[in-house]
Amino acid sequence: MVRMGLVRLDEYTIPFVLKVCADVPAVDKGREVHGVVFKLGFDGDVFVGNTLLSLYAGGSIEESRRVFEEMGERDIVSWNSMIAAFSYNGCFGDALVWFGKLRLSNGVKPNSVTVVSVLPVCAELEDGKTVRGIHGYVVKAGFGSQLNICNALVDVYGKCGKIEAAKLAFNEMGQKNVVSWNAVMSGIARNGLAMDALDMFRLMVVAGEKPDSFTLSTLIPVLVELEFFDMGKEVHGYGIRKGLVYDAFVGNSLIDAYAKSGRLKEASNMFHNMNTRSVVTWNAMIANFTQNGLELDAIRLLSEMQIRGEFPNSVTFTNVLPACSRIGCIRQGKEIHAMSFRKGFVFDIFVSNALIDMHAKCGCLTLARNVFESSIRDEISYNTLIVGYSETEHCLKSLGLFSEMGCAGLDHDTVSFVGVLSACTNLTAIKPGKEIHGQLVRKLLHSHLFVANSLLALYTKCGQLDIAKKVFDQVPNKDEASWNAMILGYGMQGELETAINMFDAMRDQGVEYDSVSYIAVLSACSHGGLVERGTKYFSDMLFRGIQPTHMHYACMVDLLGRAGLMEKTVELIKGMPIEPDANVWGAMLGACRVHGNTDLGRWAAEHLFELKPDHSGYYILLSNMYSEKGEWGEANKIRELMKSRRVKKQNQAPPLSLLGFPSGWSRAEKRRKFFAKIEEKTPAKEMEKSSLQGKSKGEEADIKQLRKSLAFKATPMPSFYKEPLLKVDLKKVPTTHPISQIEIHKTSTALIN
DNA sequence: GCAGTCCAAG
Repeated sequence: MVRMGLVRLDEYTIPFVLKVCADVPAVDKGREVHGVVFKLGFDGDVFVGNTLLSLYAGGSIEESRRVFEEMGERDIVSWNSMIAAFSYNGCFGDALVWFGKLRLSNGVKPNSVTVVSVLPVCAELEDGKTVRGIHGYVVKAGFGSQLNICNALVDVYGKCGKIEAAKLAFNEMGQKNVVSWNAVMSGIARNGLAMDALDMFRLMVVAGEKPDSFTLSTLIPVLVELEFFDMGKEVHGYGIRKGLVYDAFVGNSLIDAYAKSGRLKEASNMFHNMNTRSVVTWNAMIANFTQNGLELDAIRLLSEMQIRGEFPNSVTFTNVLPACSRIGCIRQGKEIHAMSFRKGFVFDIFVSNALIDMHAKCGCLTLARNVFESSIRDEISYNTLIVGYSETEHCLKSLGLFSEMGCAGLDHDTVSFVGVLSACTNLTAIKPGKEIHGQLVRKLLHSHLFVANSLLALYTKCGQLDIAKKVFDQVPNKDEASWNAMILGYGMQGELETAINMFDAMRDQGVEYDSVSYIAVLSACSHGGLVERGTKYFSDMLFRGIQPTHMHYACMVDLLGRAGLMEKTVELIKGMPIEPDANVWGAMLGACRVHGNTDLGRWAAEHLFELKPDHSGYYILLSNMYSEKGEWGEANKIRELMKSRRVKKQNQAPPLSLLGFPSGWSRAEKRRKFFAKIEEKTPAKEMEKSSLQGKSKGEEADIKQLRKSLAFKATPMPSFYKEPLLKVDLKKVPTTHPISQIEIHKTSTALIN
C-alpha cells in the first residue's frame, strides 16, 4: 500500500491514491484523502469526484450521495457510479429512480454501461415495464447490435416473466452465442415451462451450439421437473466427457436430480466426489436425505456442515425442519427455531412456514400459532395451521383461520378444504361443512379426489349417508379411502348389508383392499353378528399379507365376543402377536357385559385399569356387571378401588367399543393427548424418549449420539415466543371420535417441500 | 487516469 506520507497529494496524485484505497479496500484512508481533497478545493473536479464515488461504492450510500451532490459537474461515469452503488447495496428502487433522473437531466445521456447496470435491477424488481422502456432506448441509441446487451435483455425479460418478449428479443438477435441460448432457456424454465425449455435445448443443439456448464445446470432441473431421469443420466455422461461435472453448479444440480429420483447412492457419490462444496451442495444433500426417509442423516449433516465451516442458511433450515418433526427431534427443531430467530431467517416465509409445520406436527400448536402471528403469511402458512388445528381439540380454530384466510385475500386451495373439512368432521359440524361443500361446487373442486374423500368423511360421520352416496358417485377415480369411508359409514349407520356389498363391489371395481377396508368390513360384520363372514374376511386379510392392527383385533374380539364365543375370543387375545391395547380389552369387556361374564370381564378390566388408569368408565362398567349379578360386595369393592385410586367419575360418554363399535382414539387424537401431556411436563425429554420407541439398538445409539454432538447449542426460546398471542380462549370444543378419517390425513402431509 | 460485463444450482 502506498504510504501517504511519502506521496505529495495534488490533483494528479489524488485519483491514483483514491483508486488504491478503493481497491485494497482502505475506506478510512480514503476518507482522509477526501478531507485533503476538500481542503485543497478539488472537490468540484469531475474526475476526482468520480474516483471518490468509486471509493464509497462498496459501502456508504450516504457518502456517495453527498459526494455526488457536491460535485460541480457530473458526467455519465458519475451517474453510472451512483446507480451501481445503489444496486450494489440492494437499493434497487433508488437505482431505478436515479436512472429516471438521469434520463430527465440535460446534457448527459445514458450509455451502454448504464443499460447493463440497470437491467439486473429491473430483474430484481421484476419490473418488465421498465425493461420494455430500456429496450426501446437501446434500439434508439443504437446499442441494439451489442451481444452482451441483447443477452441481458433476453435474460431480464425472462426473469420478469415476460417469456414472449424474451423469445422475441432472442429471435431478433442477428448473432447469438451460448449465453443467448442459456438465457432464453433459463427464462423459459424459470417460468415453469419445462417442456418448452427442453425443446429450446434441442434447437440449441441443432443450431450447433455447444452446451456449457451453464446449459447443464439449467437443463438438469428441467429434466427433474419432467421426471426424465434417464435423460438426466445421459446429461451426466455428457458432463463427464466434457469435464463439466467439476463445475459446482452442475454438481449441485446432479445431486438434486439423483435425490429427487430416489437414487440415494448416486447422490452421495456426487457429493463425496465434489471438490468444492458450497452451502447449496450441503443443502441439496440434506434435502436428499429428508426426501428419502433418512431424517437422522439430514440432521447429522446439519451439524457436520458447521463443523466443516459452512454456515447454514434459510434453505438449510427449510430442508431440515421436516426431518425434525418426522422423527420427533423436537429439541433440534426448537434449536433451529432459536437459531433462525437469531439470524433473522424467521423473516423468510419458507422458514416460517416450515417452523409452523414443524411445531404443528409435533403438537405444539401454541408455538406454531406464535410463529404464524409474527410472520408474513401466505396460503401455505394458513393451510399448515388449518391442517394442524384440525387434528387437535381446537378444531374450531381451523374454521376461524379458514375464513380469516379468505378475508386476507388469499385463495383456498384443496389443502385448505381438506383441512377445514377434517375439522368439521371432528366437530360433527354439518352446517359449516355444507357451506364449504357449496364453495367447493362453485370452485369446481368438489370431485377432486382428496377433497371428495374429506366430504365423504364428513357426511358419513354425521350420518348423512344419502349425501355421501351422491358425492361418492361423482368422484371419477375413487381410491381405497373413498370406498373405506362409505363402508365405514354404512357400517356405523347399521346398513350392514350395504356395507358388505360395497366391500365386495370395491374389489370388483379394481380397487385393492387396504388395512382400513378390513377394519370397516369387520366392524360391519360385528354389528350384524355375522361371525362366519367376519372370520372369513379376517383370514382373507391374513392371507393377503396385511398385518392386523389393534383395531382389527378389537373388531374380531367384538365380533366373537358378542356372539358369545368366549373361548375363541380368549384364544384370539392370547394368540395376538402384538400386545393388546385398550381397544381390544374394551371390546372384550363390552362382550363380557353383554353375556354377564364377570370372570373374564374382570380379566379385561384389570388390563384396562392399567392402560387407562384415569378412565372411570371401566370401573363403573365392571362394578355394574357385579351388581347386575347381585354380587354387591364385589361391586362395592370396585367402587372403593376407584375411590382409592382417586379416579373421578367423569361426565363422559362410554368408549365407543362398548357401544359395539371398535373404538380407540384416532391417531391424531392419541398424538394430541400425548403431546398435551408432555408439553405440560418435560417437553423435550419425553419427546426424545418417545422418538426412540420402535427403533433398533443401533439407531437408538445413533440418535443419542447425534443429540449430544449437534454443533449448535440450545438457546432458550425468546420470551416473545412463549407468550400466547391469542388472548381470547375459544369455547372448548367437545372431542369426538374421528375414526372415519383415518385415511384422510394422508392428504395433508406434503405441505412444505 | 474514473463506471458496467450477459446465462446456472439447493
